[in-house]
Amino acid sequence: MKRISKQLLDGNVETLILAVLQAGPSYGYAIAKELNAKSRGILVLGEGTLYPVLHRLEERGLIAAKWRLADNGRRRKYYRLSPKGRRVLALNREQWEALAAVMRRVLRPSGRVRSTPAFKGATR
Amino acid sequence: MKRISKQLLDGNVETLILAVLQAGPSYGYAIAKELNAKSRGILVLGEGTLYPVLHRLEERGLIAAKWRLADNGRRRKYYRLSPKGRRVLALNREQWEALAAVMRRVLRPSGRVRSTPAFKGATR
DNA sequence: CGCTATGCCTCGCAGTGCGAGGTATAGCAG
DNA sequence: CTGCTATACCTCGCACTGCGAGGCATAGCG
Repeated sequence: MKRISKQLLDGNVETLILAVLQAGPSYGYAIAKELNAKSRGILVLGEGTLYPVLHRLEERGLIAAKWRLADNGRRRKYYRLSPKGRRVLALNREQWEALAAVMRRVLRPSGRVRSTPAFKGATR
Repeated sequence: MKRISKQLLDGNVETLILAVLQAGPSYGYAIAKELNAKSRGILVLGEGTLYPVLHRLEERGLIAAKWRLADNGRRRKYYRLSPKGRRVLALNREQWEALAAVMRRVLRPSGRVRSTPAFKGATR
C-alpha cells in the first residue's frame, strides 16, 4: 500500500494528534513515532507538519505545553490535552464518523439510489 | 449534526464525484444535488468547489465532457467516467480505506497500544 | 573527531475548498 | 411586461494546511 496522499490527511492530523494525547501527555518526537507506528508506514507525519500543528493547537488552547528534562539529558516539550481539547476531539470524532458514513454511502459501487418499492403500500 | 468542515473534505471531493459518475454519466448541477441528498445535508458541495474540480478531473483525463440539450431547453455538460478515471477511483477508494483503518486504530479511546498476548504461543 | 539519533524549530511552495460574484434562460405569478 | 425562482454554467481571490528543505543543539558511540 502506498503512502497516504497529503490531501486526504488534511483535516485529520489535528484529530490524530489530539487522540494520541488523549492517552496521556507526550511530546512531538514521540507523537510522530507513535502515529507512524500505528499507521504501519501508511501515514508518514513529517516534522514540518507536526510542529506547526502542535503550535496551532496550543495557541487555540486545545493543548498545554510544559518543558521538561528527560533522563537522557534532552529537553522535551510535553503536551497534554486541555478540557477544551477534549471537547474538540469529541466533536472531530463525530465529524469523522459523519464523513465516513457519507463516503460509505457514496462509494458503494451498487449505483443509483433505487426507490425500493418493496411491498407496495408499505410506506413506512 | 453540523455541516462537515472544509478541511475534512479536502481530498475526498474528487473521489466522491468520481463515485457518483461511476453509476452513469451526469452533469454538474445534478451531481451536486445527488451528493447533497446522499449526505443528508451534512455535506454541502458549493458550486465554487464543484466546477473547478470537474474541470480539473477533465484536464487530467479522468472524466470526459459532452454538451447536450435537455428537454427543458437547458444546456447541460454531461460528464462520464473514463477508464483512467475508473482506475483512479479504485485507487482513491483504497487510500480511503487505509486512512479509515488508521483513524479507527488511533481514535479508539482505549489508549496505548497493547500487545494482545492472547493464547501465548499462538502467534499466527 | 565524525556519525547517528534525539529533539526542537521555521520558511515558502503548492494544492484545494469555498464564498462571492457573474451570465443566461425557462417558467410562473402578478 | 415585469419580477422572481430554479436551472445551469462559470471565475476570482482568500485562507488554510501539509510538507519538503533547511537549520540548530546535544548525547553517545566507534
